[in-house]
Amino acid sequence: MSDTPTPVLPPEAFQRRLLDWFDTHGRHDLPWQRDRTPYRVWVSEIMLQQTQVTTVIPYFERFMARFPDVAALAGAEQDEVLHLWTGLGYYARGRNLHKAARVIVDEHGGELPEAVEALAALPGIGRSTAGAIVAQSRGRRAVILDGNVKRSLTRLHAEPGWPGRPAVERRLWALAEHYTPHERLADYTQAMMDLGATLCRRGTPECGRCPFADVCLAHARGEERRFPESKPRKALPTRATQMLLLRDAEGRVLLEQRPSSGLWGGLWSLPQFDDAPALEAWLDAHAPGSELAPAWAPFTHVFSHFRLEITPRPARIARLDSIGESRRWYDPARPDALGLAAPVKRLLASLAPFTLEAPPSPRESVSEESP
DNA sequence: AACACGGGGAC
DNA sequence: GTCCCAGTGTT
Repeated sequence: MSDTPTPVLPPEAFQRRLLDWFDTHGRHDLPWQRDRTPYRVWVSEIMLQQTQVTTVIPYFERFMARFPDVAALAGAEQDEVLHLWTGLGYYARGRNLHKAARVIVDEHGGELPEAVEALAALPGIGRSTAGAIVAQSRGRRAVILDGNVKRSLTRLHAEPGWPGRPAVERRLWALAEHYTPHERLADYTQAMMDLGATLCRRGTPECGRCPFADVCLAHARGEERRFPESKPRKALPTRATQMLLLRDAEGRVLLEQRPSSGLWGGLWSLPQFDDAPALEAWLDAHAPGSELAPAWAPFTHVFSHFRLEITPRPARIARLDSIGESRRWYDPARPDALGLAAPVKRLLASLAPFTLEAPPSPRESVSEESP
């Protein structure tokens, strides 16, 4: 992977296609597109983080009616700001907005800073939001890279990797920088966001209407849906357990019922132990003289939030002192109508009667949801 | 039921 | 740098 990706078009051609599309199909009547002051654009951009335009509009109108400028916002109580935020979600955005308003009054004479770096130093404003404020309210050249732009650019260039990864993000910023014009900055940034929001959507992109369909690398491969790649699932933590497969002379297996709440709540399972010594201690205490056979090969059961490595420990009982509450003997050849934990069910189904031998086929991992 | 989303903060 | 989070909407 080279350090700078190859653009699919020169900047001028990209801008012309995008702006021509925007002039006829873009959004031109959003509340923050009227009276585009830095303050109004700032508030709209914060509200638009993680939130769709149609949801934001009524909140924006109410907010502007109550806090028409930075001074009004800075002078308000946080509670009132959050009250107007109720229902928008991500309330840290509202708290940061309020905090930043006070910083702007205290340290910037009540005016939003003009420089991207100074804006991005304010709470709640990052690099992309700062760029959007500068481009939209001052018409000065600034680069944005929000989720919509990331999606369009990864598709257009078939950029591999999850855009949240710093290495991928760097490449996307380089592309965004490459295409950004020196004129019509407000329209251009709005157009980029509109393209992603209305055409180059996550689930069902409308490539038939896209001005870049003929140069889009993902479209050429018919793989629009594969971009951008999703965040990699982090490796699940693994826990280990020993499962006692204790059988009597008739081939029946000792089961015990799980506690009614928690993992496998109320289901029947094999007696479980954290390690071999714990299992052997239990056998000595409750079934002395039992013949413990060699462990079978461990297999893995996958839950939604961890992997359980199960080591089956077959044993033949000599005598059982007390079966205790919540335990029973179970005949695998004549299954009762019992709720069995999934891997236990699988294990019992593979048992041959009257043997402690491991089943012939190798055991592979099972995939299943946790309760 | 999982994922996407922009920025901040812990480590 | 990496990981995790917050709340709602979408898939």
